[in-house]
Amino acid sequence: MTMLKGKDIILSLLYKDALTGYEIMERIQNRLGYFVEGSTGMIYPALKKLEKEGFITSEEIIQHDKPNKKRYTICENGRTSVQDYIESPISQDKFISDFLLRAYLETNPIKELVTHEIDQITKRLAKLIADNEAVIADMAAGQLFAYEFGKNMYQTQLNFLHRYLETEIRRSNPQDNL
Amino acid sequence: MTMLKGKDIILSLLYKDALTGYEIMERIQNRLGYFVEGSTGMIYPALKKLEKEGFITSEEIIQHDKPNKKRYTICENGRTSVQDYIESPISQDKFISDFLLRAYLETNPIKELVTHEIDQITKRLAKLIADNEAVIADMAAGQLFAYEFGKNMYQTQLNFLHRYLETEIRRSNPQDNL
DNA sequence: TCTGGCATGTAACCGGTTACATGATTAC
DNA sequence: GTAATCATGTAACCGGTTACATGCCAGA
Repeated sequence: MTMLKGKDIILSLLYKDALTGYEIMERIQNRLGYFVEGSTGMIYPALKKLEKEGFITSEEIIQHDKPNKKRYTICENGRTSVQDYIESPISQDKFISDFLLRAYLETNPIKELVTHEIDQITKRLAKLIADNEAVIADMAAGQLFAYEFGKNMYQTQLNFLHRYLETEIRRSNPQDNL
Repeated sequence: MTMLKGKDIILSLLYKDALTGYEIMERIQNRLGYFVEGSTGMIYPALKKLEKEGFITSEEIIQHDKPNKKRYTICENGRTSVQDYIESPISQDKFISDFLLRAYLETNPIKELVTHEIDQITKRLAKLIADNEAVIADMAAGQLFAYEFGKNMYQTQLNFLHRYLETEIRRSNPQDNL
C-alpha cells in the first residue's frame, strides 16, 4: 500500500554504485525518468538525511577541471534497508495525466490537446532513447527490460494518438472516404 | 510545471454535475482511476476547503433507504477556477512504477515480478472495463477517448509482459526451438 | 448478528514541490 | 563577458498519504 519513496529510489541506486548527488539526479531524470521522479529539492535533502541516519557515508572528491563533489557510498544499514524494500509488498503503478483529465472534460474534439500530447511524448521518447542507447551495452537484464518497457509504452501512446487524429480527419472530411 | 491538484480534479467533475463526496470518490477511483488518484483523506477535506473558499456550495439530501448525504454544487467562482485551470499550461504526465524500479535493480530474470505485474494489470483492466462499459452509451467524446486510451495502455502493457515471459521460456528451454 | 454497501469525516505526519540561491570551471 | 555544464544546496509551504473513526441501512 505505501508508495514508493525517494529514500528507496536513492538507496537502490547506491546499492549498485557509489554516486554523487548530481549523478543520482541525472540517472533518475534520464535513465529512470520514465518511471520515477526526482528533483534537487528532493535528492539533496534526502541524501543528507540518509547520511545522518547512517544508511550512507560521503567523501569529498576534489576536482580541478570541475567543481568539487561528494560521493555517497551505501553501508550495511543501507543495504539492509534495500533488502527490506525489496521484500516489502510491491506498490501499485501510478499514472497521473493532466492530459487525460482535460480530454475527459471535453465534449468537443480534442485535436489540439492530442497534438500537444504527441509533441510532448515524442520529445520524451527521443530523450529516453538518447539517454539510454549510449549505455545499452552495459545494461543488466532488468535495466534493459525497464528501458524497453518505457520505449514500448511511449510508442504505443503515440500510435494511439496518431490513430485518433487520423480518424478525426476522416470524420471531418467525409469526402475522403472513397 | 505545477502538478495536477485535487482541487482541479474535484472542481472539474463538479463543473459537469452536482455530486456528493462519495460519488466524487467513486468516479475518481473507478472511471478516472486510470489517470488520477483520490482517497477519502484527500477528497473530504478538499470539499470542505472548497466550500469555505466559496468555490462550491452544499445541500443536505435526506434519504430513508440509505444514509443521508451532501451534494456539492459548483458556483461562479468555481467555474472561473476551472476555466483558469483549462487555460493553464498542461502539466506533464507522470508515471511512477515500483515494479519497474525493482525490475531495473535486478540482474537475474524477473519472471515472478513480471507474473505479479501481469496479475495486477489484468485486474485493473477488468475493473476499468467493468466500471466504464455500463456507462459507455452516455459518455461524451472526451470521456470515451480517455477510457479507450487507458484500455489500450493496459492491453499493451500486458502484451509486452506476456511477450517477455514467452521469450524467457524459450531462452531457458532451448530444445523448444525446433 | 454480521457483512457489505453507502456515506462522511479527522488528524498527524512528512515528503516532496517549488522556487530560490550560489558557485566553480570551461568554452565561445 | 557570458552562456553552458557541473555541482550542491536551502526553506517554506502544503497537499496528500495513511490510518483511524463513525454511523446508517439492507439483506442474509
